Amino acid sequence: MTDIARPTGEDDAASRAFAPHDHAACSGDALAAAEAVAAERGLRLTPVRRRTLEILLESHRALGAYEVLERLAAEGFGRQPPVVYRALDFLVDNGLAHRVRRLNAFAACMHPGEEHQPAFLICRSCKAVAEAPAARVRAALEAAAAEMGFVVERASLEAQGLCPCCREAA
Amino acid sequence: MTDIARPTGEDDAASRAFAPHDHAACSGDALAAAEAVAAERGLRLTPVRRRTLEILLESHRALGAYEVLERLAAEGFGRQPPVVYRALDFLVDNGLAHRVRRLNAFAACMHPGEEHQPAFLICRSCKAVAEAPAARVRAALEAAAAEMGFVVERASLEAQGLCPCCREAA
DNA sequence: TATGCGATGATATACTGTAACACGTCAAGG
DNA sequence: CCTTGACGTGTTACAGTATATCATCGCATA
Repeated sequence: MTDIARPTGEDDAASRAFAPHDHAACSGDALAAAEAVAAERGLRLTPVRRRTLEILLESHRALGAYEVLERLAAEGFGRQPPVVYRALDFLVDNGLAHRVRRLNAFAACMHPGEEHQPAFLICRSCKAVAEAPAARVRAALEAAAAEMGFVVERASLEAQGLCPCCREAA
Repeated sequence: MTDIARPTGEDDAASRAFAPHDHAACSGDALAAAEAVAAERGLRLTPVRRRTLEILLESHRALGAYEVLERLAAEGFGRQPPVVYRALDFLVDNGLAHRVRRLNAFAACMHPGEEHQPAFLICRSCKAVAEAPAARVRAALEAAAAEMGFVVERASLEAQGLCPCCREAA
């Protein structure tokens, strides 16, 4: 069972989404990690796919598929929905992005490669989305499900609320 | 902190969705409870709203809005999307039904009135949806969020997997 | 009776997601 | 070399989900 209290470095990394930070480095790191993962697994991070990931990485928000599509179209890629859905599906399937169901939207994964199924924290004020380590939450959910004889295979854990910055501002 | 281990009666009630049971009584109870809640709070459980709830109560599945709409239309109510969305919004806002985001669908609440924010267990085989007590899951999520300075206001907790019946059958 | 509120009816439209087919590239194997 | 097949992309068309807006109606109350 992983821990909620984690090494400070990691913890800082996890909460960066909710604080001012060197975002060029932040998104650069994530992109590099994604490239490493792709290389390692023999995945083809083609131009559309890579650009889609970059677009998601530009902010810590979740973007609607059509929001991404507009950007892609403006840059000379196809203008049709399947273009972006295929790219997003690829990224999600390979753990390079996440789908946020509550928002019908997609967010870049900030820790590609590291096996994880995070919970999502969505700030209702600034719309930032962060991944929180969710091992314990999943364990609790599995326990509750087990009480009813149910076996959990996948779960979405999504919280909406106020991030530290916005809370302070209010 | 509420408990996962609950009085047996309640626990049976919670897991009924996943087992053969007297569904007429089951849905009747839920409808009666909903009516009690409405009366108590001065809510108007109008014909469309009531019928919408009854339709949801017919099964332990989550129904898409348009699935419900077809039924309503066939029974002489309006055939336009707003008809069903307004009814569903009313039910959800007042805790008489739940929205299952993972399915873009809606399910009747089996415990209206009892303050609760359940986790949903969705069987991928028989499509049944049950509510699981989620106090501990929420507590774990809030703890994980607090680590990052995030304050949770609402959360969706939805698990997909195999219910006891389908697991046995397999 | 006048007024206002909540519920409903109806039209139109926006947003989200997928099926299916055509085309191109590139690598593997004959 | 050239065929074949896998994969990625482009495109058309459509299916499914959700909302904005305006009009109407009934009913409670001032």
